[in-house]
Amino acid sequence: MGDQQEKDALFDALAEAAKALGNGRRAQLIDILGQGERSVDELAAEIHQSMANTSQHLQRLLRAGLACSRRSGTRIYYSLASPAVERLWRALRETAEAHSGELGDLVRAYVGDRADLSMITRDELLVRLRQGDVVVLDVRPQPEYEAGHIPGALSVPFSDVKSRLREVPQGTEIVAYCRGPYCLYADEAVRLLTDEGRLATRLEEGFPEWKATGLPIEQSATARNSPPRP
Amino acid sequence: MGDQQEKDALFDALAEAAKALGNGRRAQLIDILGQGERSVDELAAEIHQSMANTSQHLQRLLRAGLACSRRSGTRIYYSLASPAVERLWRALRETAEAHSGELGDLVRAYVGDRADLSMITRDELLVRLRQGDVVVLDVRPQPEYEAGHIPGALSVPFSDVKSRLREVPQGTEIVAYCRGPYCLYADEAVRLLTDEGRLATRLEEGFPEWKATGLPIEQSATARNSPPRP
DNA sequence: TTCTTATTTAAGTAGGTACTTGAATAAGAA
DNA sequence: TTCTTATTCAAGTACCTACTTAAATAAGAA
Repeated sequence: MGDQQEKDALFDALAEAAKALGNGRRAQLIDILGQGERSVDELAAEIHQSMANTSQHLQRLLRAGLACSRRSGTRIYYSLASPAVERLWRALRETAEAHSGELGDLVRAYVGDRADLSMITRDELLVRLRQGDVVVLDVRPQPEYEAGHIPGALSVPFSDVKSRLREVPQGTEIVAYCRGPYCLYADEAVRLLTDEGRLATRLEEGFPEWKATGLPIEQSATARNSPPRP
Repeated sequence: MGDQQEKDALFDALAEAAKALGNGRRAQLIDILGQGERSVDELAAEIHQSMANTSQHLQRLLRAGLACSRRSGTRIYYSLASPAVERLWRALRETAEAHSGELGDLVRAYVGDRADLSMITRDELLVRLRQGDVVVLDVRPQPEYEAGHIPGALSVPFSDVKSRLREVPQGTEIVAYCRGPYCLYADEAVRLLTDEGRLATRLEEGFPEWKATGLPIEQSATARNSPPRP
């Protein structure tokens, strides 16, 4: 007890969790799982990797205690092990952002110029919701909407926005949201809607931040008969 | 803009910060730097590694934006780059702790049985401080005390507790604190003081948690003429 | 200037990581 | 039972990481 070997083992174990996050593909998986549980093939498609590789990454997350899985028939659904993992992921992003330069350039390269986009904060959205003068649009892929969304939001995945324009109420301002600040779905949706003459704005952050604040969430009845975890 | 390659680069960059934490020795360095800035040789001694290896680890932390350094004469002092890094480190510990089992066993192996130790929470300490009926003892190494400590605390490094017993006021309860929950200095101090017939208790957490809560801190005038960073 | 001390750099090695491909399970459908 | 589909496992390869030792800087002291 109290010797160097045990101390090293303790810190090695802590580092193990960090290592699990220390790979771009696994970081992406954690980011996606922050939206709710997904099957291996969905995840493989999202991160553009082979099933075998994705499976191996997921098992690494499992071993590190960052994710957990459940079987449902022939599919296996992965999800984050606990809200602590989401906090860890958010802390990592904030730390990297504070390291000004590097990451900022990469974000700018990926998201492009957002100067043309109208943005709204969570607090502003809450005010507008109370006033009841906005329509909220969830433009993430369907399974993520089903796993949990902002109460009253309509699900129109970003790829369907153009074809399903008529389903979006007219004459009311639209607020689109997606996975988070690094996600482009809402950007695309807002640009498309604006081009069509609608008044559209994107929520600055995404669903996980909404959930993390403890705000109420809504789940689809069809959400793969997975009860919301305690 | 918005293509897969850029997205991968973005997540790779985020993962880079996690990778920097993804090594037991570097995790230990972050933990120590959470107490305040230290020179390379002090850090090398703390983690029981060669100067060369420690230097390389520190430079990795530098590159990842987790640490920063300043030169003072012939020495180079490293410190955490921002409070966000401390939050990241805390989030990592909490995540690993939630992954019950694994880490718990390692903590138990390292810290041993604390059933015999009297413990006090930060809130309880604040009450006692207001009442003015406790003496607070900082049992961390001297440089850490100098870099910042709980206001009014006396510095008696754990290795000196036995020899400097007479300096510790008698007849008043003693609360010892150190680096944090994984640190044994306060445990040792409390056991020693109790054996000597003193009434001693350890603070559950350590100095970084005190600081993170935004509670006031005190710095030694001799603190290596480094101004507290903004 | 030379000497000393603190730190970094360079080069080398053993072991680990991230992918690949192809085969093995495991659950359900026919 | 056999067939199909989702997932995991096993083995191989190119690259990366953590340490070592020995030499190179860089600042200050003599």
